[in-house]
Amino acid sequence: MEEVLKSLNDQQRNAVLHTDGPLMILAGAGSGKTKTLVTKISYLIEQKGISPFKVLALTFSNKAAREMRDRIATQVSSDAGALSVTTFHAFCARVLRSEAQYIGLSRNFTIYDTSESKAVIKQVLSRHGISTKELSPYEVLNYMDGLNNLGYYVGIEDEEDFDIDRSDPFFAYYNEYTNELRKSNAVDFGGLITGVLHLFEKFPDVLTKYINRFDYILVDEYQDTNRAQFKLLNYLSKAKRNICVVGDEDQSIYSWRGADIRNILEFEENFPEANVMKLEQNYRSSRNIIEAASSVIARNTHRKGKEMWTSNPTGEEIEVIECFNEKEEAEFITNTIISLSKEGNPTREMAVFYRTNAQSRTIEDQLRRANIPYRVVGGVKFYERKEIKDMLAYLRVIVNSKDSLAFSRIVNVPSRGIGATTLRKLENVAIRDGVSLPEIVETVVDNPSDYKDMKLSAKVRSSLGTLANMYVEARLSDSSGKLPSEIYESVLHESGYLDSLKARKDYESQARIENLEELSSAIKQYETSTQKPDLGGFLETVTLDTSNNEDMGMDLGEVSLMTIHGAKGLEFNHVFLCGVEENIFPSIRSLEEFQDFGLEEERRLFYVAMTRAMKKLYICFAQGRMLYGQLKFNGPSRFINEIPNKYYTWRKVGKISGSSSNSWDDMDDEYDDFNQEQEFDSEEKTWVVSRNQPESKYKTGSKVIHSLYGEGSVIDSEGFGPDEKVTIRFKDGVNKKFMVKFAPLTLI
DNA sequence: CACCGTTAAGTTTTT
DNA sequence: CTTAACGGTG
Repeated sequence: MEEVLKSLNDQQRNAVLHTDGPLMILAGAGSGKTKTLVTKISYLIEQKGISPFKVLALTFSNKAAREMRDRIATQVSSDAGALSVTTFHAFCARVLRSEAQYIGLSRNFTIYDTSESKAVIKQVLSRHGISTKELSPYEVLNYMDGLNNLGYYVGIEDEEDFDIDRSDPFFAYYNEYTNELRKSNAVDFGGLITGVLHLFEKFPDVLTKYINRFDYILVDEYQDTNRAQFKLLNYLSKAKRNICVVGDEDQSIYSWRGADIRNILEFEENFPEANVMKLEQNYRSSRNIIEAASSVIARNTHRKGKEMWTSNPTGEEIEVIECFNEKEEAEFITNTIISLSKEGNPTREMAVFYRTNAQSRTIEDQLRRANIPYRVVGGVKFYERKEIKDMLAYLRVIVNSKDSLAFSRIVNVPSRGIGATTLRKLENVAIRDGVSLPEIVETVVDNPSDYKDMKLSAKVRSSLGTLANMYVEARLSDSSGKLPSEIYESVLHESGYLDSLKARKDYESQARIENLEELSSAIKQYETSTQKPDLGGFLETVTLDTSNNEDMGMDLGEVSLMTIHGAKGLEFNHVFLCGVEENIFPSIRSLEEFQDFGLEEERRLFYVAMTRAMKKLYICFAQGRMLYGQLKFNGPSRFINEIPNKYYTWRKVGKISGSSSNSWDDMDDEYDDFNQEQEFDSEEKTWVVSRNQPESKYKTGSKVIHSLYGEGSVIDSEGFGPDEKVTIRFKDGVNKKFMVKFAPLTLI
């Protein structure tokens, strides 16, 4: 322990030694945030003699929780297994299972993921005669997420705090949806958190139990907490006040999912006696990269402010790579990877980042052609595959006899002659009797004479009987302690699911069978990691841990491809950031929808991308790029302009190489031709192109008239074309910032 | 009920 | 250009 403490810098050590009372650690990228948190927990246990049982550490991802657990285990001699190091969601699920009866759930409730939530919304909407064409369930889901993220739940005391329009049809859908989940004994992701809020608010004794349970609470990635999680932390920590949160407002890139920057900005208001510490020394990147990234992020206004520094060497300059099109961009990246690799740099330490998943394709094509092994992080998740969801639905009906959604998913998969009509009949009777689908089927099968009016054919009745028998029996086996993997195998066969796949001889079905085998080994793996395995336990790990086991594969020295969001928390020697063009990055939609706030989040994203690089950062953009089947000339991202010149060199590669003096602006002459719609001839193809104006129209000092604010002069301008933003000082001395494309401005 | 063709839309996704 | 999701038909 002594040694570990010595290996910390002063800031880190202070953070570790400050154990009692609220503490917020603002930790810059690569500043040893996890190390500090891990050491702090070790210190609490080893030096302060705190029982591991009394410590709760909350993270967002299972990956982060695992990493933290592993690292603590190597530092602590006593029982680190007694620690609660877990995700917010898993923690809440655990609490809800223990206390389910208080809020009208039973402990075997199902957790619905996003697609299941959507399916329920679809049902609700169709009951209102609304088709998905008229209203996308996604929109309703967003609305409901919004409420969840704020910590709203049905029956909350201070409802007026939420500014809810009770006449909003969305609010009605939300209520019906909630009702539907309740009937299914199901909880969605957001409901896990708000369910615990509900519990703590309405049942003070339960709250007291958990307050007593935990003496120390630590939170990782605090900048990503939403309002509901903030409230949860408040409940848990307000009595003992030993809460330590670690975060970096500059790396907050999930506000669109409810992460609320106020949680950082208001921490001190909430805990007036709070200490705030900063970890500002970066151990990861070269000085060039750190300083460049710092100057970019300094443009954001919604931040507490940190000054990152590093004692690392200056390192190589950042390179801005101007390519002809996206294909040449990919070629550049591929070629550079090859030559770096020849110089002895491991490809495992290289990564390509992009703003949107769709951009990976071009890169992949090129890498494949060059025989460079790569792996795409993210993408289609194992547990989202149809066959996996189908089998999981079977398991869910077994565990939770009220899960109507899971039932309707499997009732006719494989096809057993129970179509929409039968399902409709069952639903009606189920609603009438106030029970779930699986339950009504059990009843109908047991007492067919009571349900003559349903007019079910003998064949349908027998099909339903077989199905119900199967899950009722499996349920008994499960509670009598039969291994989940055995139950799974028998369901796989008895349901006829496996046979129906085997009957199809195509390649796809083959792959599906393999996936089902993989599911089987996942269950077995779960069994070895738990003392008392049961199906419910397995389902919980599945729903709450969607990580792809991708790190399990062997190390083939693959180059990593991922979105910038996926890159958070990672680091690579060589980073290629591609597609750094206006409208892509910053994304046009984030600007349109959220304006300044959106731009700042995009800038944080850019900052996250930059600070992943340890040795060298390549920032690539293409002059022209095929997007949605059209050739677009977006121009380099404004973020490139935000990097001070001294930190980078500009290089043109491929078709446009040769002229080595550089900057997009130098190209103006060549591109003036494109200012209007033009035919562009290339590779024997003719495209109709339109291009943004390459140059700022509002130069510093020019006088303008704003139809609302009157006369003023331009004091700053960033970006160009329709995305240009100008800061104008008006006659009354007020400065305002406008997006040129929206603002009613006239040059004088 | 399953398949296919048409249509519309097109970020990011720790749980 | 893709992809997903609906509606019509065999």
